[in-house]
Amino acid sequence: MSTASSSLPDTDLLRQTIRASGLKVTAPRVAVLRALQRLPHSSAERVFDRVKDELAGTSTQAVYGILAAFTGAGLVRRFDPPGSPALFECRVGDNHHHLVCIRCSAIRDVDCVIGEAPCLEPSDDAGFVILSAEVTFNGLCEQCRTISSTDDNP
Amino acid sequence: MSTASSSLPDTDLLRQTIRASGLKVTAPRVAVLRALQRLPHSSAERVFDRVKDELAGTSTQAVYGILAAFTGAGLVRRFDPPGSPALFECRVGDNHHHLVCIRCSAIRDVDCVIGEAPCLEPSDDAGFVILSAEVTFNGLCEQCRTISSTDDNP
DNA sequence: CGTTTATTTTGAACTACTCAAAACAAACCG
DNA sequence: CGGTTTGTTTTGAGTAGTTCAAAATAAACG
Repeated sequence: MSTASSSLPDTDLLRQTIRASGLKVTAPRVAVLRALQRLPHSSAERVFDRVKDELAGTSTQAVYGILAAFTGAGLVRRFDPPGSPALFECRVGDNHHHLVCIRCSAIRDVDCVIGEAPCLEPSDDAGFVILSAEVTFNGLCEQCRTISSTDDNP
Repeated sequence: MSTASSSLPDTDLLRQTIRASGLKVTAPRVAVLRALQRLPHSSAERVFDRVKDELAGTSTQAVYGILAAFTGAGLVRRFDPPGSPALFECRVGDNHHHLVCIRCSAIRDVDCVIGEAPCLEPSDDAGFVILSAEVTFNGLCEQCRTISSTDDNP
């Protein structure tokens, strides 16, 4: 058995990941990271729902703060689909893109079209230093596509 | 002189554009379209600020409704930069992308890297029907880049 | 184990946006 | 040109998502 301070098995690894990013390790942070690994593309509220089951007494504000700290440290990635709260995921550094269903808001990861470092270079950078690129494909998922062709009034 | 019902010169053209999209022509709609042509990448609030100078008595709700109607009719395009309210622009149908300064929130249009129909095809569409693609480059504009290299504490 | 420094809680406030009902105006038509 | 229909705007209120600030608390370092 490992010397985990929490009862869950992967806690030590989560703690290491957090510390490796230069952040202090706390119980709420471990819980948030675990929640996010289990439920990718989660909103702050959804993360909070899961965290409070594991660690009662955690506040929403803590979750917002932790997600901001993780994002700043490069541990998680944030993205903002239109008409939806901000979403967070652990998959980071691989510059993947997102498929968003405009009907049911389902999210799917998709690898970049053009190899490793994709759409990272615009035709004219207008003097900008580009730090990251976010590609979002809006469409209809398989299920919603079928519904929409049957029933024209969503 | 044209038979414009408003005093501004380009009003007739704006009215035609709105009607051509299948929408009723009203004074607030003309004012919103004019504001948006003058100030691209504007938030609803910013559009409202300009509209109310031209047409006192217009409500914010009307502006939100008009922008939603225009977007639905394909007359304007909406996009959602992270941490900012939704932005609207008239340039539509050419699938251009956006450069966003993460420091001062400046927006610049940029044409697509890969010819006409760009990043519109993901490597694996996971059963989705893709309707549109949104590419956002996050970075530092020329001015903020200079400031950042001089002053490390933003 | 105490000190320092960062984090979390607590409580409140704010922004962007949406909803619903009543008042109103544009478009169509005789 | 005036009535009718249909869609739009105003008015008034409400909500979700997020942020702020100060006090309480816990992690890390020595």
